Amino acid sequence: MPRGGAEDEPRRSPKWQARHQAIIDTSARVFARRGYHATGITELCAANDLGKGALYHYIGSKEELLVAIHDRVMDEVMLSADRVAQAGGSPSEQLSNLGDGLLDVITRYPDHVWVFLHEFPALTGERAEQFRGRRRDYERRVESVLQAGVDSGDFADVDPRLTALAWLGMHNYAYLWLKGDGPLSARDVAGRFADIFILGIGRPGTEGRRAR
Amino acid sequence: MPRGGAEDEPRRSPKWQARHQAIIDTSARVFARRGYHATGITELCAANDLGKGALYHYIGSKEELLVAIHDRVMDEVMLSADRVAQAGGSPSEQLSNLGDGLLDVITRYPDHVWVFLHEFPALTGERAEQFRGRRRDYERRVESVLQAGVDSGDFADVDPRLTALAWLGMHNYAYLWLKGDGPLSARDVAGRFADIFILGIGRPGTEGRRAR
Amino acid sequence: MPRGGAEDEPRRSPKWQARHQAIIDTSARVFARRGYHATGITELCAANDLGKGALYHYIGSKEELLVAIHDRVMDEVMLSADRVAQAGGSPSEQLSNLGDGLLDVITRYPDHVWVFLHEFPALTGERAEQFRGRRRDYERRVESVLQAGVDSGDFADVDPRLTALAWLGMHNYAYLWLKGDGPLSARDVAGRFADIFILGIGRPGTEGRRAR
Amino acid sequence: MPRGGAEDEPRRSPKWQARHQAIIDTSARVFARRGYHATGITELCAANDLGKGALYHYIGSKEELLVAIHDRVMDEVMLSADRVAQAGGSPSEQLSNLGDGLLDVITRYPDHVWVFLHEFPALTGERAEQFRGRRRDYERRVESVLQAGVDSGDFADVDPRLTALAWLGMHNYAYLWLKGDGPLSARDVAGRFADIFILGIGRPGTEGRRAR
DNA sequence: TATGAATGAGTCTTCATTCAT
DNA sequence: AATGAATGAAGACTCATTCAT
Repeated sequence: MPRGGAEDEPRRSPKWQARHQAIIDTSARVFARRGYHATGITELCAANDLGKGALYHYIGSKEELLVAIHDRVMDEVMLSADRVAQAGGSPSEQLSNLGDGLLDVITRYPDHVWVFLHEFPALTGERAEQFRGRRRDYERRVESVLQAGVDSGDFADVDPRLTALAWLGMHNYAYLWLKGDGPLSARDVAGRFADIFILGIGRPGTEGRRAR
Repeated sequence: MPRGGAEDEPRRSPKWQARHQAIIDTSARVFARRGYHATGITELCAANDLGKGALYHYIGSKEELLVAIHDRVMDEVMLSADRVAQAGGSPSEQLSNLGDGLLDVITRYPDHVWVFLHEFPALTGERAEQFRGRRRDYERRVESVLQAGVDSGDFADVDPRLTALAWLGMHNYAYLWLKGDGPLSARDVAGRFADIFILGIGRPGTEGRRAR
Repeated sequence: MPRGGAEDEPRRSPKWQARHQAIIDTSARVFARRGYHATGITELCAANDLGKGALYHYIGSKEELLVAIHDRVMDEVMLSADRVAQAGGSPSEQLSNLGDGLLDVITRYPDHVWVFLHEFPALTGERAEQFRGRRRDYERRVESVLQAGVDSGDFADVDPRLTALAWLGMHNYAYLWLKGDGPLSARDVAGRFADIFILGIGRPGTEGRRAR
Repeated sequence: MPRGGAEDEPRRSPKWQARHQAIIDTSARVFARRGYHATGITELCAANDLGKGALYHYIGSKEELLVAIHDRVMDEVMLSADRVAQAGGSPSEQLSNLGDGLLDVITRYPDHVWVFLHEFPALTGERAEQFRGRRRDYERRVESVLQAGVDSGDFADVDPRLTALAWLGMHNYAYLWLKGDGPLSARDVAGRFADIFILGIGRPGTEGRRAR
């Protein structure tokens, strides 16, 4: 069960849900291009072809819209992490799969991810806390796989936290340049990254791990 | 010659210069904590203990202040890249030195870097262009080193651009978590990163490159 | 014939009438607690458990709802004044009875009266005029009784208008504190007020008027 | 020391203070005529001949303006009550003096008083509490005088609380009709009210108390 | 009867900036 | 150098009301 958001709101009609989703997606694109704070409600209205009142009928508030975009990303990212865990495999394979999943989300939701990675400081109060938590959860998944690899001897004796941060930076940073329309697919890029990273932290003398 | 900014402004007194610098540093901290758009001039005045008129006497405009912060970072980063180039050495050594320098700037100017990496979309017009250019310049330095390593056979036959992006992500991302007060110094972290990265892109069969 | 409102509207079904009345009463409570301007249509919908469209089906407009509340109060107040006039009796008795009736309305319709005395400036145009007129009518009833008392020698030679205003203030003000659930009933309070007032304006030397 | 407001705000220049006061007075008139909620900031700007920004430079917020108006009234009312207490005299004299003082404030600050008595529900949070408290303080002054009169035998054995409410209603209600420009001065009206009230609650058989 | 999506003028408030002092 | 009053466009958001369903 993905969903990170609260569920105590009134049930909405399917039509409302669909429009809501469309608004989230459209707005994510605007936020990604102009920035959250720099984007006015009026711009959002224009982009969504809706009056102010109607827009608010769907979004509740500008920040709730931001939250919805965050949710979209985190739901997808955690879902992909879950799938990796369920699939199992060696630490190398799992790390590689995590990268695959992460870059896949980045290509499928470039705008949402941009907003997620750039505008999280705009979240206030417990909302901010909530997302810091979910983000930390994901980071721990990466750490766990690294730790497992260290324990099993597949990886050298690296610091899992620091190494996870290196891995996360390498992959997350792709939101700035990875486009779905480039010559390389998310999967291609993830492969190259896995090559570098897994070789980089591999046990000395262990060759052949290039065959993931 | 560092300075990226325009030089056609009137010469200012040393006192003005000192105050100007202090305002840039103080404001960088505020921007880093609250965000550029979310920070009002009034907050800046309070942080700098100055009235609006006096503040404007120093900063010109809010965006010029942002530019000054950007300049501070890029000047330092390019300076460190220049030093690496002048020092010379093998591609591995140079790449390692670049990482050293980059993380060093991140620890010495955490607020400025935060602003630089987070608020660049707030720059408008040719200002934005200018910094995109300077940033690209730095990226090309990394690419060049990688290309040199590939050519020399020190590195495997990786795509320099893609690999540079991986390297940049790994290092730049540190602005989110690298603090000067942690157990690991910038130099320590850079060492671990270099270990991973250089081994990761090393030519198969080439061991011993752990001795940077 | 009570009804102060216009009579040219289409006849409505009894069910409509009942619902309409219920809405008026419920809304009066909300207006009394939150204020007319501070209460939004949405709040009214929630309080009445009705959608916007349905609510408008009954109320016509927010101001018409306010008018209906006003009508409710004025109808009752004028009705009680009529009964007093029909009952006849000495000026003292009539004044006492007017007070009885007025405080009775205030306890029976505390919310409506609150709205009536507090939100009359929200009425616009001829509506405002209309209610000012009806209110003035009631005030004249009080003045008439006082004048009669002066003429008959029951009361001292007071200024009827000024004295009426004193009497009205004393009684109307009770809407702020008189609750049906207190230890004193409206009738009790009215008795005490009548004691004070009738003695206060009584002809010097005339004792025994405590036996109303 | 009157002042009911908090004092922890930055000291302002005399010029600011003067303008601030003028704005309070002007705005009180507008609020009294149109109602607090019905008056927009734009109207306030027009009435004060100031732009929005400049207006906010003085008022802080619409509600703070309302608070300032309330303070003005309560400061004056409590001041007059203090003077009455200091002057001393018989309960009858003190009650009469309280009425004098109250109606005097009402005529000198008709707009402020209108707002005070009509718009207090617009105050929120602890502000509302604060004023309820100050108002209650004044009411207790009246009750005390009544109690003293009952104890001393000057007054009949009335319920002080209920009688105070009667007295307050009679006097407060004058904000609706008492104008400084009428034929009767505040002092005249207060005299008539005192005649009625003091006679009305006087000990049976005690004549001659008309000579206050 | 009833729903709730839509309107768009309106709400209060803050913005970066200027300028007389 | 510095102050802080003033500007007025723009900020996010709510309003009473309408209308297709």
